Amino acid sequence: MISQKAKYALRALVLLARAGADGSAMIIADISEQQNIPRKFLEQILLDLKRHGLLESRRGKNGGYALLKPADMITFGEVLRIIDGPIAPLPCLSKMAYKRCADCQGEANCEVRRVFAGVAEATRAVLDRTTIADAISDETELATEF
Amino acid sequence: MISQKAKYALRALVLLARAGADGSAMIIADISEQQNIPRKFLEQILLDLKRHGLLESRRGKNGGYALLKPADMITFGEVLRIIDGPIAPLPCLSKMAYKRCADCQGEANCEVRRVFAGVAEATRAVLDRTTIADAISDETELATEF
DNA sequence: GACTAAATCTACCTAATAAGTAGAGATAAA
DNA sequence: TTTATCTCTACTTATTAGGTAGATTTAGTC
Repeated sequence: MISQKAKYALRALVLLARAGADGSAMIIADISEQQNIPRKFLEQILLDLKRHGLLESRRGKNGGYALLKPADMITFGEVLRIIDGPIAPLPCLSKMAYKRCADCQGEANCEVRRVFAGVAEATRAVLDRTTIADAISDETELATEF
Repeated sequence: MISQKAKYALRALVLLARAGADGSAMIIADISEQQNIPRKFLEQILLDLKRHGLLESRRGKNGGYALLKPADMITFGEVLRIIDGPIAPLPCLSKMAYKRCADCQGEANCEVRRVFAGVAEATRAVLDRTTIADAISDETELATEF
């Protein structure tokens, strides 16, 4: 299960992508209200996305958030990794945070690892190839991609 | 990430499948030792798997655990659902525990849901088709299945 | 019938994480 | 200088992960 936080992040990005091909910014309060996301929680999320280079912001009057990275360059995988951390189903299958299982006796022989490697590959195939732009484009497209 | 508990469950099942095509039982202590799983924790796990019909047990001398369900009928997905609960990445995509997102405004239009539906399908394709028997069979088989 | 080897049951513990809340501070425009 | 906005830091509260502990039941053996 992905976290509520990640869901919020993705929804906010989708909204900003819809609003902002033209670079127009949205303020936190409006995003929060339109998407029903707790405002102070959303602040932290957007800040985090900004620090990772997905968003830009301006303070004060006429301020707000807008996409910095183009919507077709932001993958779902990237967002999930920022907000939730590694996507891989096992630490020993993570690219961003590889960690050997404490009690592992030889990864090459690990049946569990072998099976989940397939899962990891399958999920990456979707998450690292699907962008925010894909998500808001023609609805039928996604279903037929593979 | 799957839980440590689920990893333990799968490793124990793999071990029992290896040991027990002939119906021979293994005692908790031995499984615990061979797989480096905390003993008391493993007890709970095996009990749970038994209650769900995957294992059978006998108490007292010459007791132990053995597979009740054949190894080629136990999928990784089944085990994960028993130990960790729903596999789906979103509650609104779970078959075993469907739950509408509190703030959802129309699932059909939800971009996030649409993308993760693809993820769910991809992971189910692996987890619900791969059995314990597959996991211990010829190593090259899994990689080339799809 | 006592002893011993197992599984079973129930309760508890501790640290980390999820999902927020609170409030003061910085900055930009009018 | 006032107001609208983002920014920073700290706190809270409930749940879950990953176990431990100990008493109890059951089945075979001496």
